[in-house]
Amino acid sequence: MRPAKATDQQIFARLSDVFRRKGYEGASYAELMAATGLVKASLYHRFPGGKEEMVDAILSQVDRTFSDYVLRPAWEEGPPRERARQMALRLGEFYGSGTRWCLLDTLTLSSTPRTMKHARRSMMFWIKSFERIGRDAGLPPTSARRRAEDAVSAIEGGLIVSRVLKDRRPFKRALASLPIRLTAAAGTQRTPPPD
Amino acid sequence: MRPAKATDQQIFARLSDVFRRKGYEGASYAELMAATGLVKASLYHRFPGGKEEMVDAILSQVDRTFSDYVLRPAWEEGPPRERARQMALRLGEFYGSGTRWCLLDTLTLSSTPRTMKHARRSMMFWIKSFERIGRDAGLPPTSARRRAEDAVSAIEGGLIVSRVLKDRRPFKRALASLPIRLTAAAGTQRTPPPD
DNA sequence: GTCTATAGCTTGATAGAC
DNA sequence: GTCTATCAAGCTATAGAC
Repeated sequence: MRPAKATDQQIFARLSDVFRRKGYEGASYAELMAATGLVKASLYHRFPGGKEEMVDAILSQVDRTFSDYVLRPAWEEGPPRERARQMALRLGEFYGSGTRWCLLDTLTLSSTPRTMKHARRSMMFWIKSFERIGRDAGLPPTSARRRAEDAVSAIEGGLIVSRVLKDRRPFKRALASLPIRLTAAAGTQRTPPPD
Repeated sequence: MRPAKATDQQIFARLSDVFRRKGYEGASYAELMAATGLVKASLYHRFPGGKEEMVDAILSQVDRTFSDYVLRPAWEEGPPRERARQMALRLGEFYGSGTRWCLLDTLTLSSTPRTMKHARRSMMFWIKSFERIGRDAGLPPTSARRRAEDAVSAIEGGLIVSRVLKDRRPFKRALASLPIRLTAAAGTQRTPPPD
């Protein structure tokens, strides 16, 4: 049993980097090998199920980071708007201020049904977390839910526009508007912030 | 010279359908052949440059549909909010009410620099059209521009959330909010519509 | 303008030595 | 746990007949 060349953490990070940039089909073993420094057979040793298993492991690991760190403030105590601000900050870190794409976007093109289901579960928890902020702010459940979905839309869309235009500002604005977007009562919400 | 099996229009529509669903790398000749009913050599006859030329032609054709039909109301006369409503309607048709993904999203993963540039030009014209509505509604230029970018973000994000959740409503809400989003003066905008 | 046929390369995947 | 070596299948691309 030879020594591991890299920890699971490192492997995960480098693999997800490729899948994030290239998508499922675009991520070839040639690139996965170059990114990890492992040859194909070694990757198959760690992930006998091939790319599908890799993606599954990556999504699980990202789920953990997302729920344990990024979305954590949603499930803690404190003023809803302040917690939303905290999440916006962490989302900015997570997406490299708009320079790293979202796996829920890039992996849901021509992927297996299994991966698709996993992605759906992940996004639903994301929405549920946002929804929690709205409820804590006193919004009716259906309203909080809708706000949550629209906030996730704004972030995902901001990432795409930022990617295509090569300009981080659309993504950054999506984050800046998050606290108000999740908590403001109907009829009092003002977006975008005063010009 | 044998008879053409299909018009360019039909070919374009079927090819773009594949690229839309699968992305650039995911769109293999096997699928492109199945979708068009043409064998590989015939596709190379029409597009000597291969997939890259196909994508370029598709983007050009979509640009035309977008500027001549979908975004046309932006450059006509009339009440800005009414024109925005008209565009929202056509965007709904164009994206199959949220069931067809956007080429600007799916083609900008691991595509060539040429394709990337083309996509950027397309999105910029889209934004410029939205911006025009805001200006006509009396918004300051920088404000109108920002609204336009955020509106495109909302639509792109709505498509992603709708795709992952398999629920068209997030996309449909992005369209429903378009008129107000593009035209409402700062401090008076109220989104989402009253609960 | 479409077809059949073929070429060469890259892909995903496995076997077996150390 | 990593490696070399190998495989069949799929891929992009081209030549040439009709």
